[in-house]
Amino acid sequence: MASGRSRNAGATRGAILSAARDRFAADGYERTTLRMVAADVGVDPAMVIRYFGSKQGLFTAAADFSLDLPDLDGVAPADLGAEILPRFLAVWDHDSTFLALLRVAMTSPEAADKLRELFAAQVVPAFAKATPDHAPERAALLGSFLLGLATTRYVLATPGIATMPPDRLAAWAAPVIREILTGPAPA
Amino acid sequence: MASGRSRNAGATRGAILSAARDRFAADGYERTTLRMVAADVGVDPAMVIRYFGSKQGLFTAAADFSLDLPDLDGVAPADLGAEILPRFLAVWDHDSTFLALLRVAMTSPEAADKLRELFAAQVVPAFAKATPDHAPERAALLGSFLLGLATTRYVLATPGIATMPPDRLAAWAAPVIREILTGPAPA
DNA sequence: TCCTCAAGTCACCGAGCGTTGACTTATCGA
DNA sequence: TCGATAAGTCAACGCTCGGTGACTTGAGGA
Repeated sequence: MASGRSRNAGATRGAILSAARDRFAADGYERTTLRMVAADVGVDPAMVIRYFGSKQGLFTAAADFSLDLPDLDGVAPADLGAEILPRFLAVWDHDSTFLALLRVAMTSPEAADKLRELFAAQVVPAFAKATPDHAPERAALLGSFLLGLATTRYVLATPGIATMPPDRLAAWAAPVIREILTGPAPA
Repeated sequence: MASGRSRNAGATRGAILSAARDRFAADGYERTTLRMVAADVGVDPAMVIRYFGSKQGLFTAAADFSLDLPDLDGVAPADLGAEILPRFLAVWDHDSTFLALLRVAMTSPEAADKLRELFAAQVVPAFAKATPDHAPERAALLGSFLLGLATTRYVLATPGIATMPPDRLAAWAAPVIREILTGPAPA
């Protein structure tokens, strides 16, 4: 992505942001250096500071996104797994933003805060609405399950999970999601 | 753990190792500094190098453990959740070694290798043996689910999962484990 | 055309890191 | 009691990082 000589502020800023997302997603916060990001774009490291103020500012900008959860109102709880999983996997496959946030959240309290807030404000309510008894435990458990899938597939690349084709993984995981959302509740 | 003046090599080495585990578990690899670990023990940073050679050597020693998975041969698959979960949660609550390895594996390829190897060599076979059809997908999915629980509860501290009492979390998660191990397999 | 101002470069600072080797001190067998 | 040896300290190194400020260069309107 060496824009190099184009001298267009917006394009350069965007290229830095994109390179930063990839680096943060691949290496985490500490191992990512401004020098590397700048080199990926073909630009002086000072440009990163110029546009984003600091390394923390760069990450904040890189991890700023809207979740755009699909509306689950009309879907029967039993079909939720089949509905959710293909989208979920496709997003993680094509956009490194989530992976960057997840990886960084493992070691950075600020990023963990952001992820927690995302969970509490958007994920849990959206899922809880889709359960018959609206038990928040189900939504939390589903979030935990999906996060486990993302971690083993995209961060750790555990062979059993990472090597499965998306549709096969979705087929195996769908009944689990149904169980989480509609299974029996403890006393 | 300030042994300070005791001048006992074995005890000092052990204290350093223990402090290192806590630091790696809490902060990850990069944010953990030898100076901090040494200060926790009340010792000069040079001692850490003296006993472990390098920071990488310290981590390798800190993350070296045997898994000691319980024998699941006599347990009916339907009861596996109730059998596994309390042990699982207790271990994570009282020993920071696993948390250290998990957190570091998120950003360090070497630690991720170790975790993958642990999964492939010990976790998956032990779980696969406990399923009726011995499908490796079930074991992988169970590993993914447990890892998701550990991540949301101990690393990210997601409110819905982290605040649940252990027995309540076990009660909610047990049927999910049963579904993973004994539920229908896709075509 | 040329002058202006934003876009981009460059050299450099201060700090903290892992690591080293020479030094000091407590311990313990002879 | 006393010296040998391991345990522990100390000061410093080389390096890389995030961040700063002065400089250079190119694009575009008058």
